[in-house]
Amino acid sequence: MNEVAYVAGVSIATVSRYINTPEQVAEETRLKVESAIRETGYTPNTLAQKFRRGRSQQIFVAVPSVGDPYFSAIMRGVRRAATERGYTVFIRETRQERLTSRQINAILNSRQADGVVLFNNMTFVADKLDPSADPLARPPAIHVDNVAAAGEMTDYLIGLGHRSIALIFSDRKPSFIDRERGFRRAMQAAGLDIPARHIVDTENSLDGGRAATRALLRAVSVPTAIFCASDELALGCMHELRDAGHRVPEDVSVAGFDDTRYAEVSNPPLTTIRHPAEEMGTHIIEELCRLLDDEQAEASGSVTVPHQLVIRHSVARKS
Amino acid sequence: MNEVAYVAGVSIATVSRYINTPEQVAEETRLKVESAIRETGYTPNTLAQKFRRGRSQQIFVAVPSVGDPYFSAIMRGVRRAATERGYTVFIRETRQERLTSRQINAILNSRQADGVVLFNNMTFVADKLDPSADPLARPPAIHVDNVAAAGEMTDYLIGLGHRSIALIFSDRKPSFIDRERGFRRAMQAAGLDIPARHIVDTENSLDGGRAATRALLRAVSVPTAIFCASDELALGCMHELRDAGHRVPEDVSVAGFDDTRYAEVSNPPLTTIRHPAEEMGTHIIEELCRLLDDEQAEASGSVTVPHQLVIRHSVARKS
DNA sequence: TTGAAAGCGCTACCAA
DNA sequence: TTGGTAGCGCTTTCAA
Repeated sequence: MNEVAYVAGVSIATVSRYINTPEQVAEETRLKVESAIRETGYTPNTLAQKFRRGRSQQIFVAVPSVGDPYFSAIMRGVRRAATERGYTVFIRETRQERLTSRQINAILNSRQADGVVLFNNMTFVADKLDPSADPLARPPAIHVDNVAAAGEMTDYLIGLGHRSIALIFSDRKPSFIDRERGFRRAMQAAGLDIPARHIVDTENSLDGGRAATRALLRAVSVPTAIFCASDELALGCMHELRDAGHRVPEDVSVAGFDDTRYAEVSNPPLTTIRHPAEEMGTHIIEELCRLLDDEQAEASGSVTVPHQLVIRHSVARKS
Repeated sequence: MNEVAYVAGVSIATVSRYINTPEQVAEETRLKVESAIRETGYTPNTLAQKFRRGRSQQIFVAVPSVGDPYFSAIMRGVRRAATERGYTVFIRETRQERLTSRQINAILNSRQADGVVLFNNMTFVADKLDPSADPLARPPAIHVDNVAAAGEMTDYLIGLGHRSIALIFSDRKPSFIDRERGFRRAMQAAGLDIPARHIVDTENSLDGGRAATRALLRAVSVPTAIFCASDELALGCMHELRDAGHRVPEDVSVAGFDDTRYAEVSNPPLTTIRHPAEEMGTHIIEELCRLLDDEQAEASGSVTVPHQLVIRHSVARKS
């Protein structure tokens, strides 16, 4: 930068101004600086900039599982929005463990990130450097109406004549707990009983879906439909069902949730709930950036995104 | 840090030493500093550290597609190894476009990252700040023997009696070009002709696989086996085949490559080539960190990881 | 083993 | 509109 200033015959202050607020430097000077930069091949040292500004321009994102296509979709939105706004994203895969607010504050205080997004349990946003506020206490900024959506799917299954419907989910995931609630509510509204063994808790993964299905199949009477709280679970479920000699959907119907990229291409194509994952990612980052960039921006209340039942071929009328 | 020094009754230099080289500070002093840090709740400002040290402790990773489960697997290894070594990873999804060495040098020079990994075209590693060297000119640090693996799969297909075998791949991906070479070589060795329309170039995605398959099905004679250069392509291919009323594997066999997480759970489970994607990610980061941390470390030659034919149910003997 | 002090590259304040 | 300059928080000589 010194060199640039020297070559352009101006002060380093002017070079800095050229970079940050070009409109504040005279046309003529601007041209001189411009060519000096080209001539010297100068690149600003972003480390110095960040240090000086006290902003890392980074956003920390915690996700339970990076491999999960649902999070891939969210993350694409996250990354796109962050990049647009000059932020860079760094991810931590949390698996089972949940981050404590201590850990999060450490990240914020040490300036590793200006803001945090947690897809851990729910969807949260936290602004930087507010040690008094517990970032974990913030309300989710965006979510889908999981109970309504799960209710719709359940109603659909019931409408097709199913009476014995099982649910596979994970009771450590708040969104799944809402889906369970939606399921129970719809079953109850239809006057249908749910035997305890028809609600099975498992890890949200392909293998989790398989294990849960295996448990379901051990009972004397197999349910005629299985509602899985995620497509991952549903894919695992269908696989296990086939291994055990059950045809989907002729013998048992399987429904998913999320409409990830494999839902359409699975065999049979999965009936599931679509919701705009990528948009959710984009939205939450935009929300966070608003908080980070405007000093006094207020967190807007949480917003609900629409969902939609997408009917494919893994669910059939009860035979 | 000033505060800590004050509370501990030492100089900030000592506090700094406590953090970086604790063995250089006397037992007694160490304890004083320790309790002062606890008392003040001090967290080092990583921005200042990075600035001062001139190292961002970040690694830039360019991948064509983040959603692709194959890259998810690699990225898990990458992230794990990077975290272990105190680096943070930031990702750019490149889609079709390829990064120029200008762009890469800009990232390195502006200190946005200390090192770069490109899964763009091949797998590269570049160390920081060597403006004279073109990072794009570096040899791949790690790869699987794509031509041998593709040859094995082709031989397997041929051994099952298939004579009319098509290949779906993408000619923009060097690893796929190697797979094509392996395929051609094996076919030739078996004295089998490959009609031009049986090699179809497409985008590496579910939809790419579908489109390519559609093209294949337009011909009067459909191949009895289709070798797809990736599991993604194979999944798309099987879906299209079914839509067109062909049974897999009874009517046509489909083989994949990569053994991603959906290969086992697809219907029918996919016969494919497994190679250790996560380990590849780990390895390349370790290699890069070696380069970054040891001043005079030399890039070790490229290493080849083993692969393995995994036989499931999407390929059958020619009927 | 410890402290004083220089300075990393930049931004932003104040004065001209 | 521009230049001089004081630091940002840390690491790292150099001396004590």
